[in-house]
Amino acid sequence: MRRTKEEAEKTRCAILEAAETLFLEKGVAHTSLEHIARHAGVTRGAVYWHFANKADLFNAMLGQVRLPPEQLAERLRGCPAHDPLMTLRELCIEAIENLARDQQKRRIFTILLRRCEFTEELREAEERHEAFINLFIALCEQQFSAPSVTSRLHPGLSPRLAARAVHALIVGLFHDWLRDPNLFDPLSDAAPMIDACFRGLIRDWPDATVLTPG
Amino acid sequence: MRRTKEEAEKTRCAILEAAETLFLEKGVAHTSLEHIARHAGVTRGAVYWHFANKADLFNAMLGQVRLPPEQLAERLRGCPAHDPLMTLRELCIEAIENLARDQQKRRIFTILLRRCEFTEELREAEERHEAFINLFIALCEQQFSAPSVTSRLHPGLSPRLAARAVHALIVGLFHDWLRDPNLFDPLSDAAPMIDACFRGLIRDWPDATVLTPG
DNA sequence: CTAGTTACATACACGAGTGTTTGTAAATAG
DNA sequence: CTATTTACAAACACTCGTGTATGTAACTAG
Repeated sequence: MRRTKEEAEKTRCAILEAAETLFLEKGVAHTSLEHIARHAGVTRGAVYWHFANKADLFNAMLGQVRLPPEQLAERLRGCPAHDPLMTLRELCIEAIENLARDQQKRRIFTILLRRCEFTEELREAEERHEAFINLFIALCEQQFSAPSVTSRLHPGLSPRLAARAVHALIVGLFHDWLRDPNLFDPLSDAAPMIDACFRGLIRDWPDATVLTPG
Repeated sequence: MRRTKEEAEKTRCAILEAAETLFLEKGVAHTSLEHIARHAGVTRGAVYWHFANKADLFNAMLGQVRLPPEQLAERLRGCPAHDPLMTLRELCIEAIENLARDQQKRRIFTILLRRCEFTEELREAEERHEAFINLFIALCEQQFSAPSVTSRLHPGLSPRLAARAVHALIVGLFHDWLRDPNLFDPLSDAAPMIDACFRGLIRDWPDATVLTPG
């Protein structure tokens, strides 16, 4: 019954995929390794061979979509000639659009936001996820802190607050859309909503016709 | 050992409180009725006497903070002389501020957003919660749909989209702040952030000095 | 005063899930 | 060709949780 290395990799993927499906369907805590194994067409023996336990499997699943933090930082560094806020704007829009385009991202973020309990067992995953969020907020704040940008902030706002607002909007859009995909269409609505956000933060934010030519 | 009615009500509350504490600490799925009973100083017998099962207990817990939908609608109806958008603005700010002021709301919303899996078992609770959210969004959209308001929307925005954006921001702020209360201070930062949102949606949104006199 | 009811505690029966250990056939290294 | 891993399956031992059924003391209605 022993499989070749390729086949072993395939069962590993099958287990990951089964986990994704079942976590989404029944929640992380309510899915047993037995369920996952059966759904993947193997036994728990295989699961325990490839993963230490459920938390480890969960982490591996998240690892499939988490883009490395360095990549995020690099993206935001962007080409210096380009307006840093425009880079941030595009990143935000892209993030929302990607959620709609990439089915796996959609499933995994749904699990993260609505199908798992961040408790002791998943602490490691939570901490990594949190670290990523904090990095995003920090980078965001950094963009708003450029002298050329700070002066354009509406009165009553700090770079700190602006960064928090941008992130909150994105998280809210994720959360809402994953709950009910009919609420809006990411591909057509992301840009106007993000622009509205920036317009509320930045004084001379250019209007839609400039930003989305054609 | 039989208690009087008042005492029975006290144990009911003790159970609810224990559930709140333990759900928050260990997640809903990872908390057994045995845990809850012990923490409340009773046995599972008492829990099953007062509640049908865990889902029923969970619903009862949520019922403690959910303001009745009618109340929300009534609030938004507001006094007709008053600008409908200002009423909405105040409601949003209040919602965020309340989260900071009311410890129980804070705990229960943390459970809702980060410590429970919306699965079969909790479907009823989820549906009620969702219905409330949809009502809020609908009422929000209704405010933006008033002719006097629609004309003030920035180009590229519809009442529908504006409503979605407002709700997303609030959900995001809830989510972020419950994750890390140091991100911002609801009492001082809610207003500027909500105002920024409205400013991005509405053309002639008055600036901070008008809105927060003193 | 006594029946009935209330508000639980206790006990039971059962399944489900976990982690580990052991078995084993096939691949692979030498 | 043999020895050793590899990649699982199967079996075991254990705990935990649920739902229900039964016991029981105190309150309460008449």
